[in-house]
Amino acid sequence: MTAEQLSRVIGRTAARLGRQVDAALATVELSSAQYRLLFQLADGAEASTTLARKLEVSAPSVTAVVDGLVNRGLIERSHSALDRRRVSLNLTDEGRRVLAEADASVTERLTSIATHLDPVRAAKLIEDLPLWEAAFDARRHERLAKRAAREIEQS
Amino acid sequence: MTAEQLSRVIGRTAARLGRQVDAALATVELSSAQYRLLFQLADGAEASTTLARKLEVSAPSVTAVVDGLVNRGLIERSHSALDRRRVSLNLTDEGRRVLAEADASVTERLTSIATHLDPVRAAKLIEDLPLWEAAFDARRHERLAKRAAREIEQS
DNA sequence: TATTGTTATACTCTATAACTATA
DNA sequence: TATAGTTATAGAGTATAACAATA
Repeated sequence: MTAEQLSRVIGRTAARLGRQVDAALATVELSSAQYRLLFQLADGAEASTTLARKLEVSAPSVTAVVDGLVNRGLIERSHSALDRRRVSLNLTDEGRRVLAEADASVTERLTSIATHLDPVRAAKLIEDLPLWEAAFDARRHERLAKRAAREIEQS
Repeated sequence: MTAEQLSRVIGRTAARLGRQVDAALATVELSSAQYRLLFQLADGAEASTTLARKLEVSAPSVTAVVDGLVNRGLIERSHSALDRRRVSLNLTDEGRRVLAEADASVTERLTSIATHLDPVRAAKLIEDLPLWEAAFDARRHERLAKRAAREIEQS
């Protein structure tokens, strides 16, 4: 495949994958923004600003998505005692349950698509996807390092 | 990686990729729904119903997205002479130009993320993504075959 | 009657700008 | 003054239900 062909297919494939995620999540009545916020919280409580940076969306977007999840009882909002401006966000048990359902639904749909290829290539598709996660993490660490460097420079 | 861990990471990774696509497309002022519709039309004109099936969205969703793209001059709507209920949708030259920009923007962003890994794994990530396209196509062909079988059965 | 596409309606995500509360 | 978060507002995507036009 030429570089030009590759350039066309990469974005399009990722966009189609994104639609499949949305469709799979619809079966558990979750939007992809809600799903991303839930799994970001799964590793522990976070502040709203931190979430906005990790999810790469604006602060008001986080507020809107959080509103919806709080209304459904999937997360809890509480104010930090030390700095009362800060909001702490936590998954509820129900939130954890729905998150697990969402994970299963998306995985089921994507593996079902992959298995239309031969078993070897299907396994490759599924097993290689987590590599992206490693790339995301590497990128985030680089950003954190740059952020820290900036702050030291300013002080 | 255990099957359970894999089940968690697959959906989450795909969801994060989807957000990156949206962010990349924002730089060319396109939504992912508009992008998907544009590249689906790139291979030739289509009817609205056909598009809805291929994009796996409802008919009113197609109407809404088409409205936006027609307003921006990226596609043209015309009525079929043979069956006047049918609408034919076509890319304009401007639509083709914007689509190329969009492809480039998404590819640039995804490759930039991938290159946070070592070169070997980065290349693997990028080069394997098109395999999903093959899986999507295989799935669509199976659906078309089932559709045809149903219609024969009914007639 | 069946099909194609649109309109009506409602909910969510997204962003920027302006605001409140706290530090 | 600076920061954390929300409110106000506007534009877009999604769906279901109801409708119009055509076959």
